[in-house]
Amino acid sequence: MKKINKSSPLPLYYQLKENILAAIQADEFTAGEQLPAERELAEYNNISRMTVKKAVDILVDSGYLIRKQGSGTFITDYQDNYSISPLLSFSQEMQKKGLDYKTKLLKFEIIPAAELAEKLNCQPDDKVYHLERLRIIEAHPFLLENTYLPSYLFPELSKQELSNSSLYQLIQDKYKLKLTNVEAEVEAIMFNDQIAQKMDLKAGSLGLYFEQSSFDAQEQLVEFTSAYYRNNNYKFKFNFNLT
Amino acid sequence: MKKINKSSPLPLYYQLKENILAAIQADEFTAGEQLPAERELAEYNNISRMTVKKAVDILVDSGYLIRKQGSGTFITDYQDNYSISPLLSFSQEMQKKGLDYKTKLLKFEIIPAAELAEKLNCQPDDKVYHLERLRIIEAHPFLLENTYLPSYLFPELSKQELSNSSLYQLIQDKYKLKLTNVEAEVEAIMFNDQIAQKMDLKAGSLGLYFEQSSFDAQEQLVEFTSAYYRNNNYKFKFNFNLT
DNA sequence: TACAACATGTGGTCTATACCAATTATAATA
DNA sequence: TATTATAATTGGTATAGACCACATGTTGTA
Repeated sequence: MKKINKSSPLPLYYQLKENILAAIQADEFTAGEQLPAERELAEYNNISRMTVKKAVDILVDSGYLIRKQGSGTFITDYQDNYSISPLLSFSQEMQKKGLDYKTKLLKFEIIPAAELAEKLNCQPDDKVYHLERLRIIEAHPFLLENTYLPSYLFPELSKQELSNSSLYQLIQDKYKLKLTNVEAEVEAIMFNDQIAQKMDLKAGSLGLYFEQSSFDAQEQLVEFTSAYYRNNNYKFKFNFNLT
Repeated sequence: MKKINKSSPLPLYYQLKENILAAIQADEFTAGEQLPAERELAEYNNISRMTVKKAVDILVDSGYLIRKQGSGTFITDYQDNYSISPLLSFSQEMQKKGLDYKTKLLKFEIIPAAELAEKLNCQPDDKVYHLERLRIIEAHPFLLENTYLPSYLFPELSKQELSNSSLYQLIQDKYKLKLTNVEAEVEAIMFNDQIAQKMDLKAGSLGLYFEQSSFDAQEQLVEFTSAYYRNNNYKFKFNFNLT
């Protein structure tokens, strides 16, 4: 790895960040390999450990590195997100387009909201339903979604029901909830091993990460979904009205 | 704002981060307001400035705060982050959030629709305006967009006007067109050399590619825009109503 | 050999201080 | 009054050291 230049006008942490990045991209370090320890990098460049930390922080933040306390910092094979999620009415869309589709319910459980409490607008120990579903179009996995539903809004929700009808249908018909507003956020990511495998892709494949909250007329949060979209022929499309 | 508890097992920076966040959410600070100076927060909580900085870093990163060297750190309008696509009215969005922004008009020309004819719903030899604009937030390129406007809808459109007011403003005020519906499509891409350079990024950087068509009440296409989004703190967010 | 205790190496947090860079307020001056 | 110079304030970068928390390797003992 290149040494930093103390007489350069560029900040030291910035130079180090660039140098580490260059080293990774030049395959001087490969995926899974351990980065030299912070103290070592500090000594090597003759700078303080806090400055090294700042450089590493940036790369950890952007997904190039992963810190493991007590063990070391490692080069990733790109990006490291965890959960997953859905869309509004997948079934309806697919039927309208006349596409052959399938939904695989990978998980159905009741869990404490925990760190999702804020997003779900409830307490950390409140119970929520968690559904993990894989959406398949024309035999190709397209979308992996994790949906969270506050349990108090959905009494007697069963796995059986979900297998028979769409969640959207249930929300409307059984629970008489009328979704009126959706907030969403999207970003580009590279899939990690876990996600890629479920989507039948290679780790590092390009895709979209989506978070969505749906509200009813009383501004009450009805569902929160995070989803991974495959970047393929079936592009993510949406439209909305301006009022 | 609550003071941090030094005997708590929680890290000091974490407590401070939470306290600032709570204060923001309790409207103790409001959008646009200045956060107490780092040195002040340090003294108030009897901790070092570096620790304050770490807490503030996190909130800056997640978009709650903005730093302005020499001037201060300010609360952003986080609640309003969920709104319509910034593609629609970039200027309005930025003003609402109190962000410093700039638009650089890279190109202004009249060209035949050619291969865009289908998307613009016109003939290949019909004339269209083409604008290439770089959107800059807080001195960082954020979004590169190419907008196409059917020339028959925009008589006497001048470069001058575009430099002075927002396109959205012009569409509404000068041309009396009322946008009522937007169709959009998004996918994850890696920027090529050309795009990356304009966005001040390295080729291969991850981002979003966007295509958007806006229609008026008569279902008439008013503008078509394709855009490249940088994958950074200012996430692309939108919301829409279901009707 | 199996296990427990310890030592070592790693990142995590925190301090107190120093000086730089950009902005803004204030005072001095023309 | 208008302009310019200066001071004060704010965030930006950087240091050297300290101790904590976690993971793993080593060693001594049963």
